[in-house]
Amino acid sequence: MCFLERGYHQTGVRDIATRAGVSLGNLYNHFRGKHDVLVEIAMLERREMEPFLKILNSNTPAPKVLKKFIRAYAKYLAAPENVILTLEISSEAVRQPDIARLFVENRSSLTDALETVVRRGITDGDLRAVPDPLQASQLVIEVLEGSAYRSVLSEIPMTRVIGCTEDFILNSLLMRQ
Amino acid sequence: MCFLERGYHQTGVRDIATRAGVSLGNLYNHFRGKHDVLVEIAMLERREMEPFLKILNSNTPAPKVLKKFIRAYAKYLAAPENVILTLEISSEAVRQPDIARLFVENRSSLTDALETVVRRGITDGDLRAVPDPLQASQLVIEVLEGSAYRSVLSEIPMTRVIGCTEDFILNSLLMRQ
DNA sequence: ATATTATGAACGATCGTTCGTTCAATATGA
DNA sequence: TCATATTGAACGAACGATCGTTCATAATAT
Repeated sequence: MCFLERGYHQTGVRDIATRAGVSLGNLYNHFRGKHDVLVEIAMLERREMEPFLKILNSNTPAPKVLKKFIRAYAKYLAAPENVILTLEISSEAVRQPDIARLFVENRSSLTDALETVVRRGITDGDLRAVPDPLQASQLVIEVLEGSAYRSVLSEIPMTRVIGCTEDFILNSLLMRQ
Repeated sequence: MCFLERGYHQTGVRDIATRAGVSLGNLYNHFRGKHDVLVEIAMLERREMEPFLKILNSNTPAPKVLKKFIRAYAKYLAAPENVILTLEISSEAVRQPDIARLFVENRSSLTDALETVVRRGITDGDLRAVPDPLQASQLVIEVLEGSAYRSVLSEIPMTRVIGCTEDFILNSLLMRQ
């Protein structure tokens, strides 16, 4: 996908059409315009979250689910294209309300699932009683993506970064015996 | 500044010149091109970090410095324009090496100072012995900026978010008595 | 034969950049 | 001191390229 190489605004509709194996005019038979292509991509991202939702919906103890999720999501973010795409969508979301809506929706699907895990962890006495489980969940995602961006920019593989990140998250959330 | 309203690639050189109170042609007497304008802006961001460096260079106990820094940096990020500008530069950094260099440099000035605070906190027994103080510092910055972006996108004021964020950071780093 | 899909030339707009020109300020020579 | 030469900042018209989009036409399927 060419938004990754050049960025959304740098990519011409002709590039998009060519890379999609479609003629320029025909692209407009499938999309109302360039903007809708980005919307479509943002919607496709939603599906990518399903494996992680599956992990989070498990009923095993919260710390175990949390660790498994962190590893899995980190692995997903180890692919720079996923990080860059998220960044691309993030920076469009600032100015385009419908992209923002999609972005927040995608994000919510993750954080909501994570929130219930955190809540269960708290009632089970496995996790610290954080003041706001939803915000804590959002912070977890943000830490992971922040680390991933840093790994892309510094060209340090995610595997060299994730250990510290996991340590940071778990030490904030886990109840200490 | 107009990169904030429309984004770097959406903003024409004519807009930049007009907003700067300079004619189109004259802008090219001061900058080699549009790219150099962004470079200049990225370099100006460096100066904005100086107050925070001052805070971090204090010799008071690490937890105190840490809290003060978190509050101050959060206040800075409470202004959406600062968040958006950072995001704008971030997404350019992915594809433009010189922007990336500047971005990493700016970031390092913060994280390096924060790292020494964390190290001092550990030796003083105030902070948990994190596996990698530099990475821990980078994570602190990333959490703060992640929260700030969320606050912009969800139109929730930073003041409503920072409490949880601070709690998240401190519970990860502070030694528990 | 009719409906649907695919095509790329063409459009007007805007892009980043260049360039010839103007002109006030400064330096130089008398 | 006055006249002349030199400088470089400021300007905006103009350039070629590319932008997103439209549309008349051609191919294909029903």
